[in-house]
Amino acid sequence: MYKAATIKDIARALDVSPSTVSRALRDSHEVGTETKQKVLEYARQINYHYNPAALSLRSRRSYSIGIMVADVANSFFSQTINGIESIAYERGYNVIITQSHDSYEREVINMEHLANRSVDGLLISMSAQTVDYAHVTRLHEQGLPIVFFDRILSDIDTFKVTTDNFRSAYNATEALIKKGYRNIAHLANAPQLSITTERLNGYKAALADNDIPFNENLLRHCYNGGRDEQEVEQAVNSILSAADKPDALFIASDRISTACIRALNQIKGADELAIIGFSNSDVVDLLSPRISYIRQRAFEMGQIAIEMLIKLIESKYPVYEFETKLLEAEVYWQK
Amino acid sequence: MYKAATIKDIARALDVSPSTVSRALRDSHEVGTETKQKVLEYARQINYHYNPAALSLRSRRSYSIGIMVADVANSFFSQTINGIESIAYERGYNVIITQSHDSYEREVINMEHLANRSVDGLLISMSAQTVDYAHVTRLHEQGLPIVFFDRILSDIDTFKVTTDNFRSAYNATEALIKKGYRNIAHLANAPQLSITTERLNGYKAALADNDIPFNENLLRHCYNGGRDEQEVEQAVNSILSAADKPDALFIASDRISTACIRALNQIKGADELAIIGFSNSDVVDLLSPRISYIRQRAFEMGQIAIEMLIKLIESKYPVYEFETKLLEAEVYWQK
DNA sequence: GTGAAAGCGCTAACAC
DNA sequence: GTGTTAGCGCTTTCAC
Repeated sequence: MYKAATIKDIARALDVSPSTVSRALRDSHEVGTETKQKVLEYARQINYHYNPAALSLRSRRSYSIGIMVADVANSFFSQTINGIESIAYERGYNVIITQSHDSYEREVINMEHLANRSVDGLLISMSAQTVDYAHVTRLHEQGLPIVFFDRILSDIDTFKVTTDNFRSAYNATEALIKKGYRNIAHLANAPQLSITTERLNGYKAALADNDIPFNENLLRHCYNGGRDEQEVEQAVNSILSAADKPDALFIASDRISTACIRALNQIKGADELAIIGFSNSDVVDLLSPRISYIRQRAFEMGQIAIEMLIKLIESKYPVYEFETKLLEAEVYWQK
Repeated sequence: MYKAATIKDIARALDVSPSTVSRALRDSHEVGTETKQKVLEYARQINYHYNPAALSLRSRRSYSIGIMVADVANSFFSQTINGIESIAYERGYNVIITQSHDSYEREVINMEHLANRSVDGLLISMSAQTVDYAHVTRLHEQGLPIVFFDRILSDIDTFKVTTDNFRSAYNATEALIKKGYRNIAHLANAPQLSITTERLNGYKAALADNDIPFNENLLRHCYNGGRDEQEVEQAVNSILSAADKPDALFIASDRISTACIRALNQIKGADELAIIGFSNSDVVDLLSPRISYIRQRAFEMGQIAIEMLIKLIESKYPVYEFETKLLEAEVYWQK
């Protein structure tokens, strides 16, 4: 098996001490220019790379960060991950991705796992099922740097970045109203998620500002975040067979959107229904029935999140000033 | 900042030596049962976890493996990753995912990166752009365990797992023929990919076995693997305006399928066209125009790949017997 | 400007 | 059955 070159190898070859080599490689000023050149040149030549395990052991840093998302298969999350990686690699961190699949147990186990793997920090989007935050709070209190993105936790004081969900929902709902729709139903996500409340509130506010009373019968929560297609199907069916049948539908997430569309394909006479939903899918424009969509700036969200995290990790002093950044989403009308 | 407990801490607290603690934790038989109990109990109590950096430094193993895919946003790959992780975590490995985005440069850089991060092994699905394998060969020759999945490299002798692309393409094509279609066009992937050739050969064989001459005019390669929508659009247009207009279309990949469908939405009179394509998307059944699809066993492929890799990594002796495993794919007819 | 030595957390000879 | 010691690759005092 191949054995990588070490600092000692370089030191021996160049007849200097390991410490000098180390200094030269770190570009320290307390090394002679000539020696530094020599070392750098030779290191390049033999394709030297530092040993991350040794570095970690000494520095008590792993140069890896953990990501916790519901699902990489979700377009929104995969775009966020792309954003995260684009910065992380550049800054010398690698990234360990774990998926909760929206299960509380998996979230706890995975976070435990990441902490034991001694990541330098955590980027978290909460699972839909989680109501008890003890596992997050514990790590946070132990001093592990954590940044929340997308599905954030208001109780924990740290950096956060998410979409301006209130405003996005407000805008989408109001646009539907301006187009003449009055009975606008809302398929909401699991109620414990931050994004659910924010989007629901935006929807309600737009109704109120346009003198449309909020109608409880036009609201359904999907407790499994659209994972359970039956649940969505039932919600769609019951909402469409209500006395005050909706003329428009506002859907709170990607997964629920597709499950809903699948359900609508089974239903006759839903053609006049105007549909708008959150979606970052790259095929949403090809779905039938047609659906207008709200697209979040996922890639950018990932970039901002990782930059916040690296700031936390590399800060020399404890940070007490935290920011919650909100990103605008864009609405795309179809049909 | 929180400081994790070490073996020394346990040793001091229990008034034994570090090596005894180490042995007890490893469940060695050369430790007294009583001592072992005591150590285990105390370790649990103070929530001891070994330090991965120290372990890596000593064992020259990182307990992490690298994955190289084109894109996590691709359903096929995200399902494969799920399969890989399901086994890897259980076996104490974590997983570093990198994406080539089908670019040769990114593939080289990422593999370099992974190797420097001293992963214990690599799981690779080749980028569509890659024609020069030197970077892979080099690592392979240095003794880094490598397993190929999906887009494999026949020149390198190691474990491989992929779909039985020949058979899948053959079956899909033959089924179209049995349904009465004769002018079956094929939108192929980048020609340097193993899967491209295998699928193309399956298509040709089915034609031949049914006495339909292969028609060069009905074949188009998408050199960018469907990433370049314009390229796909041009291919579709040119193929549909050919003298011998096709009555059916067989598409070689997920990405090309969706790009093709997007193109077809712009074209009048493509309604009678029967379409079948490789796809692991979970919304493929909702796309319009309707498309039949070939679904690969992605999750299982990931599981098999990681098991092969772990076998390689943990083998005490060099392995010379390699297997290439082929998985069946399933066809789903629509409309 | 450079070197020697110690130590990060862990394990494997080697003693006893 | 248990302890002592050395060393994995690296950096950082502390000397000189």
